[in-house]
Amino acid sequence: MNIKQELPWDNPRFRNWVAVARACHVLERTLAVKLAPLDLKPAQLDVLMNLYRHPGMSQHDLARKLLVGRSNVTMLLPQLETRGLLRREGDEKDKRVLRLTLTNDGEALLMQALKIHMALIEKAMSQSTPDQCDMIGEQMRKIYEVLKDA
Amino acid sequence: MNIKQELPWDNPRFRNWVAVARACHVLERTLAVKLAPLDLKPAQLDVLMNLYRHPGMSQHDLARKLLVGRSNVTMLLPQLETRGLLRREGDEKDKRVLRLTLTNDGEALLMQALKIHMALIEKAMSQSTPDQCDMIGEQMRKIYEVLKDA
DNA sequence: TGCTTAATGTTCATGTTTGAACTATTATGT
DNA sequence: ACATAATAGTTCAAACATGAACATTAAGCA
Repeated sequence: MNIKQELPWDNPRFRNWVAVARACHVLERTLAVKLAPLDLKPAQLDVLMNLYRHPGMSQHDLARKLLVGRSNVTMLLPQLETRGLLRREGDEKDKRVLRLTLTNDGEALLMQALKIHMALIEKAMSQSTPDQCDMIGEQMRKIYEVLKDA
Repeated sequence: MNIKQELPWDNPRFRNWVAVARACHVLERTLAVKLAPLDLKPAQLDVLMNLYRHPGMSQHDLARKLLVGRSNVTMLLPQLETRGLLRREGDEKDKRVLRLTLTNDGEALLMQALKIHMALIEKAMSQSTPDQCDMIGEQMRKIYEVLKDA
C-alpha cells in the first residue's frame, strides 16, 4: 500500500485555489504598504468601509461582517475612536449594544483610502475581461455561501 | 465639489474582489478548524507542503515561497523540528544556509493533512466547472505576477 | 590579498488576532 | 414572576507576524 495518495498538485482545483490564496495574500500585503501614508491598516479600512455602508451597526454585526472575533473589534475600535474617525453610542432600547457611526473625518479619510484601494484593485483586475471578472466574483460568492457555516 | 467620488461599491471589479477576499478568508478559517485534530496550523501545513515539493530548500527560499518574512520562518520551524517532522542541516558549501527536509513522520502527517485540505477545496470549488476553475486560476496567477514586486 | 558589500539566519520589541472567562443586559420558559 | 438561557461587549493571556538590528559567512573588487 502506497502512502502517497493522488497528490493534490495533480488536481486542477487544488492548484487553482493555491493561486487564489497567493493572489489574496500579495494584494493584502501591497495594500498595507500603500495605506501606510494614511496611517491606516487594511483591517481598519475594513472597519471604515463597513460603517460607511451600514451606519449605526453594532460591534457584533461588524465582527460578523469582518469574519473576525468580537474581541478583535473591541481592540480595533479605540484606535479609530481616539483619532476621531468614528463614534460609539449606546443604543436606547437595548443597553447592551453600542451603535457605530463614522464621523466626517472618518468619512473623509475613508474616501482617501478608497482611492488607493480602488487603484490597486483596478491594477490587479484589469487583466480580466468584465465577463471573467463577474464570473470570478460569482464563484467566490458561492464558495463563501458553502463554507460560511461549515 | 463633492467629496464622494465614484463609489467603489458601484464598481464591479471592486465588488468582485471583495468576494475573492471573503472566500479566501473563510476557507482559511475553516481549514484551521479542520486541521486542529492534527495539531497543525495552516501556516505549518504550508511549510510541510513546500518542503515536500522542494526538498533541501533554504529558509530564505521557503520564506519567499510563503510570502512571509525570514524571521517568521525562524519562529515557525522549531515547533515542527521538535515534533520530528523536519530536519535542518547546514549546507556544506555555504555555511550560512540551512537545508530543510521532511522526515518520514513529517511526510506521513502531511499526507493526512492534505486529505483534509483537498476535501475542503473540493467542497469549495466543486461549484465551478473545470473551465471556470482553470480560468480563475489563470487570472489569479496574473494578479500575482502583476503585484509580486510592486 | 584585504576591504567592502551582500546574503542567511537569529533575536528582540512591537503590534495584532484569538479564544476563554467575565460582567451586564435582555429573552425565554415554566 | 422568577429562574434559566442567550446575547453584547470587555478583559486578559497566549499565539502569531512583522521589521529592525545583529552575527556570521560569502562574494566582489581594488
